[in-house]
Amino acid sequence: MEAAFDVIAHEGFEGLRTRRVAEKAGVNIATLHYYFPKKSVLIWSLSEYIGLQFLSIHAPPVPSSGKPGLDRLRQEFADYAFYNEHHPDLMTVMEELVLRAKRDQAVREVVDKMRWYWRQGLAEIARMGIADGSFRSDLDLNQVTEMLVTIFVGLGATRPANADAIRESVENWLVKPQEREN
Amino acid sequence: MEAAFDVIAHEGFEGLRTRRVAEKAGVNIATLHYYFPKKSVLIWSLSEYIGLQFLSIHAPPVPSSGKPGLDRLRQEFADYAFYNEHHPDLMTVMEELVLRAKRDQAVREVVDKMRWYWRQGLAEIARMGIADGSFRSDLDLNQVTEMLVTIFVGLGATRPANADAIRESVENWLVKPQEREN
Amino acid sequence: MEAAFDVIAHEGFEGLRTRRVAEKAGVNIATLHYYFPKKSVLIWSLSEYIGLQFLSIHAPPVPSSGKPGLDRLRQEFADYAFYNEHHPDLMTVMEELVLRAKRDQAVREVVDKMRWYWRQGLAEIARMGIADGSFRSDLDLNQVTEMLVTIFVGLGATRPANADAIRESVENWLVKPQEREN
Amino acid sequence: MEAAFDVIAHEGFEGLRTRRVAEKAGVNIATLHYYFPKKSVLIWSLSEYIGLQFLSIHAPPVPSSGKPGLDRLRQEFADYAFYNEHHPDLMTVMEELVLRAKRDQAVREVVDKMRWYWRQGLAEIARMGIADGSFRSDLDLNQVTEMLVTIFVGLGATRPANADAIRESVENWLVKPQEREN
DNA sequence: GATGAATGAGCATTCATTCAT
DNA sequence: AATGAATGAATGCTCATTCAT
Repeated sequence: MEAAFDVIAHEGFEGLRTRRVAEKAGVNIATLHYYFPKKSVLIWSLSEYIGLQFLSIHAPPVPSSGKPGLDRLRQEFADYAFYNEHHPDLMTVMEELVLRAKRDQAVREVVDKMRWYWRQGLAEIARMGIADGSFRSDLDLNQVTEMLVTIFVGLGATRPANADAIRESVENWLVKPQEREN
Repeated sequence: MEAAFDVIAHEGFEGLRTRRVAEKAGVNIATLHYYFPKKSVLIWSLSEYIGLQFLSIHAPPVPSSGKPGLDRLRQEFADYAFYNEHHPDLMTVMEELVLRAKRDQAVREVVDKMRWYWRQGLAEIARMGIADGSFRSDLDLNQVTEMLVTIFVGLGATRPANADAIRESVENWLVKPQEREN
Repeated sequence: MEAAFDVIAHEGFEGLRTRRVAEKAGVNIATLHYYFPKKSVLIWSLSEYIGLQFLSIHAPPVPSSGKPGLDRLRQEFADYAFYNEHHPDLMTVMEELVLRAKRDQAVREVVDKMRWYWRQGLAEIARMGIADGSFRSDLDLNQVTEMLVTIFVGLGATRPANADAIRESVENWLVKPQEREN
Repeated sequence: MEAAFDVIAHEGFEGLRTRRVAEKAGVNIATLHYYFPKKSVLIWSLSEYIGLQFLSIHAPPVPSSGKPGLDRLRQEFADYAFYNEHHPDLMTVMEELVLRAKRDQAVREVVDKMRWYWRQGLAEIARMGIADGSFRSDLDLNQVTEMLVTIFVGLGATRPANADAIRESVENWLVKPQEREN
């Protein structure tokens, strides 16, 4: 998995060769095919592996503001910055997977599952923020969720240096005026 | 160009074969190489072609609100919806190009140029909106531009049906309360 | 090696195709590339193979005249005649290699090594002939060696039928009058 | 012709491409094929052209010894040295032609014709040398001719620096003792 | 005479996959 | 569980040749 991950991070799916993966993993090409009978199986396995990566890797907890919704929003931004800084390859490979998902049913299923769980997390943030009073009460739940999804996806194309300014903009938009000093 | 475009839209760069492009274009493989001596030249040419597509394809003009900044913001959303509805392949190929740009210097130069012009356009929207009084006057120009960039990139991952909700959210955030009824 | 040898003997390097070699060897083209990753490796290997051929193939020993120098000179002519009669392809391929050596560094190194050993052999003949009294004592060692090199190379362009007349001329020139009756 | 000559001199027949010749000659590839409908015609024409080169290029006349046979022998060596020093490409291309003649009937005919004329010249030298008393009278005409052919062919493989030593050896062998001081 | 455009056939090389051991 | 050897089917690219203009 790690070998395949590295190859895709640096060469893309376009440059993914089973021989290269086997070589990086230090095994014979036939051994690789013993565990992954088809290249497609290797790719599918990798997409599952990437999903686990996102579940297990997180930024250190952000300091609590006392409002769980706001905290989780900030944690989400912190995670994003953490991935970008310490695991840039993870982001690259994820982008490759998303693109491949358009043409690869097996990958699409895994990616859709990842998206669904991630979207649930963002919806939960919106719900909590509105419930605990850290977000403005005039906001529509679905609209906020959709906006958060859009912004986090879009963050991939902004320079990392700007991510914090985006967070600020989002907080300015979402958070009640009296909560902003936290 | 059209043949290469189609192949990449449906198979990705991963599935781009010169033979397939020649076949789709109805010419001999040698003829293809007569015009594009190397596959890399074909890809570079395609990236230029995509740039021209984005320059020449636009949604019908949105009804004017009297405020140029707000109008251009809405036109941008309209364009985006137009691409998604009538030219989904253009979006897909653009995503492929962006990913490829990471590893392909020639493509990167073209993509960066496209990004730069596009970003200038969004910056111009922010500037006009603040200048003509349609946007809130307490907004920071760079922060707004960055936010717009992020949101438009992120739109690619939202279901098209939600694009209008996003537009509304953005307008709620950017536009002065007294302008919102337009 | 034998397949490549045959192809070059009949078609020259100009007509050397990896597919043809694989076909003659009765293996798949991919198998050929498994053992010779590049055509240039195949050619280099062949040049080493040719060198070994010349080391292992010789005419039956000539009857001894009692003078080792004269004997080895005659053996050299006999070998030459033997190559021409029983291994004409070996001569042809060697000529191809010599010509190719002009433009191919790897082949040049092998050919130069072969030439060096062969020249050493001719120098040894000259040395022995003068030392054992079969050759005229007024001869210059280097001059004789150079002349022998020239003649043996030139033999390739004479009709084989004349090779023996050349040998006679050379002996008339090199050998002491009183030794000629042997 | 000059363009083709240059290409073969530097790349061999193996590297002869009609496009390259056309480019060097400053004409379109189709124009080249207008004059030389087939590559084989170009090669055949080149072989004729090479023949003419050898007929028209010669070293400056050597100082006369008074003996025409000896003079012509020396002229032959001088020509050889002249080709090697001032027209090395001519020698290279000739070697290429000789090798190709083995497999190319049309080229073989031209090369054989050249060889025949050249051999006649060497036979004439032998005849004149014996007739005018500069060569030893005990020599057999055919044997001398054959030997001269062999030596001149072999000269191609000796370092040019040694050519003069070879000439000396040949004169020592051919020329009457009392004529040697000239 | 000259040429831009086109092409059939081919070329070295690659790659996922298989299989006997 | 592992691997060396083998292969069918490509893949990007080349080249001599043709032909309408």
